[in-house]
Amino acid sequence: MSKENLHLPKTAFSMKADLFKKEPEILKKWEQNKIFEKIRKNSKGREKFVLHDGPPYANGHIHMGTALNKILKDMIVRFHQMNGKDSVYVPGWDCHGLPIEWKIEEQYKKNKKNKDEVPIKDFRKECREFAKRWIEIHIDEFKRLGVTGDFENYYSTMSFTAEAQIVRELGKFLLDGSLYQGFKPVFWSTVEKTALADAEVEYHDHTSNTIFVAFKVKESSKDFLKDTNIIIWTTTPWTIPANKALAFNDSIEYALVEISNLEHFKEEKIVVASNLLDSIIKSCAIEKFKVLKTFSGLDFTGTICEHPFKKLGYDFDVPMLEARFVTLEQGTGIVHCAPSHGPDDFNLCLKHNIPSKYTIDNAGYYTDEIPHFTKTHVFKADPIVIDKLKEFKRLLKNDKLQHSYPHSWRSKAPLIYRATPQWFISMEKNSLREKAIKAINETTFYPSKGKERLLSMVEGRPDWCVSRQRSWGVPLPIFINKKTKEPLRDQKVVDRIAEIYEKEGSDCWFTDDPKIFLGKNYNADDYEKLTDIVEVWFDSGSTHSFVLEKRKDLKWPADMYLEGSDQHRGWFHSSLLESCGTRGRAPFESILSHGFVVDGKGMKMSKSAGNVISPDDILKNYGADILRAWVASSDYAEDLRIDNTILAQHAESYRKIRNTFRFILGNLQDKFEQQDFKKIDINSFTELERYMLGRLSDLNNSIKNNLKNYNFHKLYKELLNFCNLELSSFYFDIRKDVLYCDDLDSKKRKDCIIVLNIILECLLKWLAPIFVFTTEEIFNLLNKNENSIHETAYPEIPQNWKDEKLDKKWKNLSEIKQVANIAIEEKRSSKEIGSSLEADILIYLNAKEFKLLDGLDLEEYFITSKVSKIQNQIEDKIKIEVKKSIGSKCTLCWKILNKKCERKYCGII
RNA sequence: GGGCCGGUAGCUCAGUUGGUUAGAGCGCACCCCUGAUAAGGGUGAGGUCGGACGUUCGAGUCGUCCUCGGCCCA
Repeated sequence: MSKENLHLPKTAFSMKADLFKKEPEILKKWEQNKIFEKIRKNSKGREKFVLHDGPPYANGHIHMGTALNKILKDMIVRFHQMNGKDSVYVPGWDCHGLPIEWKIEEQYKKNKKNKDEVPIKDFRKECREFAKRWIEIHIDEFKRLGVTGDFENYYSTMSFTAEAQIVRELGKFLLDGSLYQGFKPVFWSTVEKTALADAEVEYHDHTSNTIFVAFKVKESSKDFLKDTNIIIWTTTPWTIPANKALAFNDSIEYALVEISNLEHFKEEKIVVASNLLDSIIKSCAIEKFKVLKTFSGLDFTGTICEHPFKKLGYDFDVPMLEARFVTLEQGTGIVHCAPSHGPDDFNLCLKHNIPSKYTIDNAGYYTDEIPHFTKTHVFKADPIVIDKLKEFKRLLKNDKLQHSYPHSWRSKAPLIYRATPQWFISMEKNSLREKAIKAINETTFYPSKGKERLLSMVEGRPDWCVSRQRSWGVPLPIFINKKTKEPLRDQKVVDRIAEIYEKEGSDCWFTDDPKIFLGKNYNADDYEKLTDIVEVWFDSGSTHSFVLEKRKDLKWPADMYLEGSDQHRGWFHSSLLESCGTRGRAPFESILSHGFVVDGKGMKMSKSAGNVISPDDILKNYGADILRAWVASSDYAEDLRIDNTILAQHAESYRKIRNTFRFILGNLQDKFEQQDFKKIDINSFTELERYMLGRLSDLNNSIKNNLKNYNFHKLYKELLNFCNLELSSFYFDIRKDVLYCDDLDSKKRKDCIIVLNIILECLLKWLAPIFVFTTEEIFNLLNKNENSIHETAYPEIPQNWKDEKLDKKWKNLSEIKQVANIAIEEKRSSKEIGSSLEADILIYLNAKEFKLLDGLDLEEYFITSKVSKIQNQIEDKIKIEVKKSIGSKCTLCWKILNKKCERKYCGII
């Protein structure tokens, strides 16, 4: 038959997405047409929304966590942009630090080059180039995800501007007295010869030597303690030569015990905590014992012991000191203290004026301070220490223990605590802690639980150690007066250093004559130039100062910082402290933190588990828009699961949305006609069209609301449901008849086309921040010019589109339709009918429902050939009878009719 | 080992101040259509709300313990 009067959909928009092929083409077009620049130019003067980028480390390809982070940021930036703001995003990179330094050193090792023989300037140049290379790779990888931003003018912590500003920032702490030199044990790697930040430490299983050591009591105010031996237990025998004190807890009960002789211990009286006695007897294989007395820890007060190595020249007093950190968890209830090798030890000794000494050099060898053991490496010292203890009959027992122990994240080597001169920013000197807590309380957190997390960290943290003994970083701009040992605090010197860095970078610190930095007022011979560098968390914590404050297109403070939840201890934390210390408030108004990417079962991704999925894999198999759908539909407040099954589900949802667009485009024959929403005469529309516009209005409100709270997974779900339920299976299903069969000049059809145009525009724009490529593909198909969907703004929905009465009415109608569907389905399963157009239905309803159907085109609504309604006289319940339609099938509209309908080209003869 | 957060259908998520037979979409099964066709429509089956105990007339929702997972810390 002829189909010339039939208007079937026709579109160039393919069902198959082929994102892997199309997305790079769209990217190219954006670059060519300078879309980012155009958007910036056109947004000038609008209220700004600034999401300040937390700099990823410029090292290695991006992983799922990075992709999640960047896509989330991008969606937020785009949503704000389309919601009427000037939303500027400047990506940045963290460049200094150990991991890059390590990479370069690795290359040296391969090429048999000795780092110590390479001029530091050359070494740093290699680090700089390494970082630069990775930044360029990252830029491509981020762009491929559909991320928009000022990639041309990104920021980096190694730029001269940044290095200069970091010096200025540090200068502020130096000048106001917050920055001080301390001598503290810090985590130290003898392999990398450097102190490590907490964030650089990993805990792995490690087998340690354990020893029970006896300290002979030399003096005590209690007679019963005389001629006894205080027993300690430690997992680090090598710290015994550095022992300076013993610690006890006066709330613990101790026991004086008589024991039989042991192989390496001939004394009879020992002292240990009562509660630990049983386990000690067992561990030390003591056959006979007798508790002579129990007593309070208070009785230790004033007791002094001998060092077990007294005969080797350790002829000094070892006092017993009260300390709360002593517990009954393990050991003997008495702890040996080496102030140079543990923070607790250090603090306790400091309190009692026992200084920590330079006991171990940076490579891990004992110094001259340690008689007999000098030049022995600490990792080789345990057996020697144990032998000596045996020789002096001071060892009750030695053994091995496997436990969790700190290791370097780079070399995986075990770490030690080593007292070194370091530079600290005081949390108390200028009330930094107080300021930071206040700032947290003034910040909005998404999700709100982030606030507690950051708060508890700031409340409990120690002073901030900002120095590192490395090469690749910003040098600490400090000169120490050789006589007074005080650092030079002169604003002019700080300014001079910064000025020089601004021009040539910070490399010159290591090579240039100190006079250049000191100026004429100081004699360079009087000062020692520090060679430490600033820890990288200070670098990134200062980004707000050299990015937000310096760039005219940005603003300080940022509207938002957005990172993974681990950054509560990382960037959120360091930025907060840096800014509170220098500016008295946080550099952000709000913080959004997201969870971690885990596998489909909720397990952490790891190479060894083989459950790692890379962004690159996803791009190849699905495309960036699918990855973005995954981000949009997941609840970022929790951990985000991902695997191929999950991605396949999202790809399925994407296809539904894509087909929704395809149907609209097909019926518009790819010709989009921009509608002036305000001028739409909704009163001339049928109820169905008005109802649909009302739904758009609701959706619009809901989107704005979800956007305000950053509830993307709710927003996406509503859009998805709208496409599936309200468009595909409802509106489109009903309107297919009018769209396909009505004359082109039919008012109903024309109105429907108008509504389709409106829906298309709304959907495209609402989804643009999520499906950045697909919406652009459609936009380009409709507008054959250089413009982009991303230059547009959200439509304004006129208030009169919302009609609550109508909304309620159609919600009720849908209940009747559902009853009808069930009745039709019965006939279908009994094979009496197939399509619903083969059915005539007879509806029995109460008076209220009967009225509901007034004035509606019921055949159209129920998609059946005939509908009759009867008002119930007795029963109140809806009842629907279905009969097979009798008549002939119209070749145009496929209804089964007895006579011609009103359509001009009705197919009934 | 400690602190914090979380565990609702196969999947992604809703479940207001504790209150009737725990919801949605997708997926799945079956059916229909063949004028959105590697599409579309209809119907339906899926959950002892991680487990145990407790508070309560009543708990997915409150408490305790356990378990699994994640982040942070040691």
